Amino acid sequence: MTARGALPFDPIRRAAHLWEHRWGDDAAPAAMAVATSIMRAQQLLLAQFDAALARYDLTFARYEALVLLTFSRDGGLPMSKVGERLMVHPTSATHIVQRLEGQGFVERTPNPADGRGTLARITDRGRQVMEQATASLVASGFGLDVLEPEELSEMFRLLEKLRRGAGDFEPETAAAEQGLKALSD
Amino acid sequence: MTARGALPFDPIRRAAHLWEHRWGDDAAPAAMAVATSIMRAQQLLLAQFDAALARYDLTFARYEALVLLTFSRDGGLPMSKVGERLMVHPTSATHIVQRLEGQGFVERTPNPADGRGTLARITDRGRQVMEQATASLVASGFGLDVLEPEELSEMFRLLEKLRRGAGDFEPETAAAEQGLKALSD
DNA sequence: CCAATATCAGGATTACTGATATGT
DNA sequence: CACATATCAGTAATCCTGATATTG
Repeated sequence: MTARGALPFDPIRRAAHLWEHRWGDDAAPAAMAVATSIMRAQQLLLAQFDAALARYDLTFARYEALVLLTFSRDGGLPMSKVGERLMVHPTSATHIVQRLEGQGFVERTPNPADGRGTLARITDRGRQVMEQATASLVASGFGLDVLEPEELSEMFRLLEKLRRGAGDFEPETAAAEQGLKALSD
Repeated sequence: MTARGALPFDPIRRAAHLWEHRWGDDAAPAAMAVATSIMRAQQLLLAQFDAALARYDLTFARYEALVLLTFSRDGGLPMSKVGERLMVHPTSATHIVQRLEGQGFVERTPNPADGRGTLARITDRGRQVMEQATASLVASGFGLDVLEPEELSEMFRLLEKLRRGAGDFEPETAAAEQGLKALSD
């Protein structure tokens, strides 16, 4: 996909070593290593997802929009909510939905509840392609097959703590601390 | 920075719930939640880093290039190595280095060891701004202040396992399994 | 001549700012 | 009138595919 072949060592681990020599056994090298690892993991996963979704002419961003609309009441959502829930800029939401509309996966209609607004609604074709795309991603294990179920739980817990600390959402209850396993409750 | 205010709940946790209703208590919902969390964490961290680096007229991508060159022998590296180590496309490496060159943070000279190649070398001004930028990021805890040292270690271990599984690098020795703490050895 | 090393041209996606038309 | 809801125009960053000049 791009200019990398697998290196014979972990470049992030190597960089952390160099940082330790420079900043000592502080928390900084560990934080740097984790931050860089998250950047890199995202890059790897996104490339895998986009590759798996290419046969449906979808990007991961457009796929997420289809999933969002699928799970919405009546399959529709105001554009403002689309941007908010996808956590993208309003103009990006406009672009994504316009692209999906051009593909016939989404329709845009005036919002009957607000004359200013536009409602994005998933079409039957959109639902079909979303089902197929999801099956592909599920079959690929979302690129996380190497992790054990307990590791997935732990990873989710740590990432949720990180996101909450970064102001991604407000802690609603103590239940938010219970980890992914608590999802079944 | 963009269209998001903190939601009163974790949208990823909510989505995982919906997936469970649809796909059962499979591994798929957990994998989906982790994958989405990584995407979101990367987005949040990158926004924080770019905000912290804006006063130095740097993006995180250009900052990483400066760090890479700082840690290289003589502060210089062939363009091919820059792209490889930054894990970006060769044309992206060209663009990043050209931008840094325009800022006076990097010089480009012919590679004496290979007439085809170009050497990117960090300048004194580049080293200065890199030091200041690093101090800012370290002071911000890389956006990971909420995590305990043991949590950072665990997170690194899990992300490294993920990256290795995705073919990011080849396992060199069993030492790679030991987690971040082993960095000090 | 073939392969490697950049670089450039150009298209696609996303983020963001600022302006705008419409409606609450 | 102030505010909210899109949308559009335009800038910038990044990724990627070719094409190209130079050199090994």
